[in-house]
Amino acid sequence: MLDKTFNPHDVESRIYQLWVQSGAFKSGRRPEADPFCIVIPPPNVTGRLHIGHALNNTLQDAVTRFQRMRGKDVLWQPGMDHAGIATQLVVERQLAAKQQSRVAMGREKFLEAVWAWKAESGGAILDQLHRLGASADWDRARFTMDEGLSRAVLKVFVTLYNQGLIKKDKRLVNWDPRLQTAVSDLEVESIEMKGNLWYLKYPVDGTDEFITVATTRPETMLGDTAVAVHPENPKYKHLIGKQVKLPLCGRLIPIIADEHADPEKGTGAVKITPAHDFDDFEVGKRHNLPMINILTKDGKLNDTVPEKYRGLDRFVARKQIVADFEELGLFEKIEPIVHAVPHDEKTKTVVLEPYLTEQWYLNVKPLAERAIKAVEDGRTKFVPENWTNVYYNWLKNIQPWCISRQLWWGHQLPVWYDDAGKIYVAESEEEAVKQSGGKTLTRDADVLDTWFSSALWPFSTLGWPDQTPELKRYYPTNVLITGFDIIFFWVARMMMMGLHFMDEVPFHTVYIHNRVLDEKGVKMSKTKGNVIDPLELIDQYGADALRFTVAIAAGQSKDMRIGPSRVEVNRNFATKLWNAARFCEMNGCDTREDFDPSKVTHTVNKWIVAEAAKTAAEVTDALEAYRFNDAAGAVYHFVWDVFCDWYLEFIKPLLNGTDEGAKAEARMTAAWVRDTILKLLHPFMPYITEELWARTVEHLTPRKSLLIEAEWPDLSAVPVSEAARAEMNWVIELVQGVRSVRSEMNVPPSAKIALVLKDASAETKHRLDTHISILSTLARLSTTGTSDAIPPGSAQFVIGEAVAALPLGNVIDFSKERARLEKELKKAHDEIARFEAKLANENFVSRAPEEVLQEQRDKLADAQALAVRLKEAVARLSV
RNA sequence: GGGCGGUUAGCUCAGCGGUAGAGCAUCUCGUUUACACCGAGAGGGUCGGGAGUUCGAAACUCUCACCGCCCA
Repeated sequence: MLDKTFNPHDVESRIYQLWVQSGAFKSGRRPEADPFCIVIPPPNVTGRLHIGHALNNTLQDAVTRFQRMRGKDVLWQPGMDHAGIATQLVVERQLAAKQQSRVAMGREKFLEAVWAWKAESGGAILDQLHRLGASADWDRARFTMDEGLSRAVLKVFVTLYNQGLIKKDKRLVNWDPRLQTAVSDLEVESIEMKGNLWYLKYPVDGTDEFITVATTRPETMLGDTAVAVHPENPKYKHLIGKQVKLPLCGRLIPIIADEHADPEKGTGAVKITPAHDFDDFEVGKRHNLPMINILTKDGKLNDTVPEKYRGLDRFVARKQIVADFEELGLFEKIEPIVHAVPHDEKTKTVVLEPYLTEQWYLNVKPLAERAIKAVEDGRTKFVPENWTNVYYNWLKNIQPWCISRQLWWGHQLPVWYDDAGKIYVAESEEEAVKQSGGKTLTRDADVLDTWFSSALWPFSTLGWPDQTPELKRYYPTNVLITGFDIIFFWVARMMMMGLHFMDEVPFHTVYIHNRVLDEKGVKMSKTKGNVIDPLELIDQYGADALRFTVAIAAGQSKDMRIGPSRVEVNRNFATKLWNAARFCEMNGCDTREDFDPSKVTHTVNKWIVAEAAKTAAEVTDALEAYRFNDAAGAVYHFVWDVFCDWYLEFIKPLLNGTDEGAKAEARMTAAWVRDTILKLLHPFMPYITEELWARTVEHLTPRKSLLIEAEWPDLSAVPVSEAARAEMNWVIELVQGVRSVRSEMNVPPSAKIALVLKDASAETKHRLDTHISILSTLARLSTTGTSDAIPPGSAQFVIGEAVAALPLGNVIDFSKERARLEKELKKAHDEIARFEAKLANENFVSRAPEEVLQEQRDKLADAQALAVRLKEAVARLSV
């Protein structure tokens, strides 16, 4: 016997174990079936499950379970990436607590420490995904630093190098002075900050004129190598070709003409610091300007600047420079402004510097072109489609990808140098040495960007560069499910690498889900303190409730709001389902293997079977199209509003009645519908459905399989009886009509009242007879009958061609009843007026399609008939 | 500055050419043995403003306003 409520705590870990032990998560067990593959967007090894992961993995799991139940050979490929920067930071912090440091212990020892950390506390997120119910093929879990994936990285690097796509180059990068590494453009977070625009006067050499430039970073003036003005700027045109004597340095730098200097902006003159500004770098290249790097790797001024400033931190130097300009009388003014300052995305506390270094670059332009084409051709589709524009925009404006990082944790570049600095690129040191003719080589100390290895994920996890059976079977994968913030990081790069190395797109569909905000619509962040821990929500409401909440919120809009109150609603839904199953159990509704939904004879059963078939089709279509909200919504509606609110109520009188045949069919049908619900709901609420799947047959022969491997309902063969639907809709309408009148007339629920139908057709009379017990119970009627006359003192309402009368005797409040009927009548008249106006419009009649026209005519007729009956009802009241 | 998205019931969102929908919240009633994590009933919207296309617009087009995100 089921308890009154479902207790997720007691069930979740036990059921998860059951699934694992059953092998249901494993791929490759159905060699004859079509494969279906989905690779996890690899979470970060240092990561903890946040609500975004909960959403992302719920959707992946729903798809996985759906396809598995449909009989596909499903591989949900899990794993993690090694998160170069994040991991190195974590381990360094841990070392610092023990008074140790990375630099002191050296690279080899440090890497040992990282692996030790990983073994002990890395990858907690995968365990957390288990709690969510994720049914990935865990035995195949991969890590980007694994031997196999590392081999893939080496091969890709060497291949791209040999193809001339990877080159070492000296350019500006975004530099993190604290970590002392380059970071990708995508890892820069611009933060709006209060700052200043300092106006500095530069004396023009050989004149007594000054040219004023404005800057937010005065210290960079020490690296200025020109001042630019617009070639057509009348204010400065005469100065072009002259020189400026750079204050504090005394260096003579040219005044050049360049369109980069917008006459409308600032003073119209721009100081050019090619080694410390991305725009200036381009200007510098155009004009062949010297590039003076004034910073050390840790953000202090270096030896190229006047002695006074050497060794000063960049921010200290800024103040000093401004003070010195003031003292020289070359300071014009200061203007407070708000501007975007580049920060590191991890801690958001370090200001990044454009910094001139030698790095390794991947020329992604040719790869990007193929990636664009693949989407244009429809070989890969974005869902929703509008994200294709974001993808195109980024790829069309793509810059060479800086792939080297000055870190220790990661894939070390397969690059060696001889004493003369000659470069050897090979998959192994032996090979490099061989290439060099046996020289002693030194390996490049840098590692690759973490995303370089993640970009290979869809094929490296399947065994590439080896031609494994898995690679053959599951590549290209079916779908990648991820958030929009990751379109550049993963989607675009996986597309490029997949096309380049596999010659095929990595996935046919990219489903981009929305972003999770808190209940107030605010982005969650640790600093704001509004982060919701999904594990706490699971503890409180169960994994199923959380999963259902995110699934039903996964709509078309860009955001979804999640909070405890929303999860609670879906916990209630789980309880509702539980109790419906409990009701079935209490009433002997047992699953019958030989039950055929097409063969039911009673109208209620024909009706619910058809409704179930309709729902199954809706859920299936929605899941195929990745419309998770529609799929979840369809089951929700069916379970609560159709099965519980009506069907179970309909069969109560049958179950308590004496017609053994009707009773038996109702029991079997109810059990079948319940089982169908469990299947349809399983992708969203796997735990409660699996538990009920087992518990509902405890006294019978056990199920043939766990629900996770049960067959997805295909009810396309179940007949949809329109007659049954019309009949049951009539019953529902009548019950609702009676209830409404009872409520408005304040008839106490305990009082049973009589019902009389006037002008009932033969069909209606038949329906009344057929469903007399249902109607009596649900509408709380004492007697029912038909008559040519409305009994005196009756409340009335119109149902179809008939008028229903409820003789209430002296209970009835005539003025109230008249008001009620007149309100209905006014509504009918309004409708008639609207339809008549429409049909009187000649344009409408001549141009609207015939079926629309007919529809409007029918509606008018209905409204007119309704009005007639209501009018009569009002008239009777006056008698 | 460029791009994208949003503005529909008190709140959160569906609907995206044929008479406005759901959940939550609100109000009234309810201990009829599945469920008060519940049931029954009710109220509540000139679909951001304006213009246009159309027989017909919440939906399509343009425009304005406000909000959000991404990229400079």
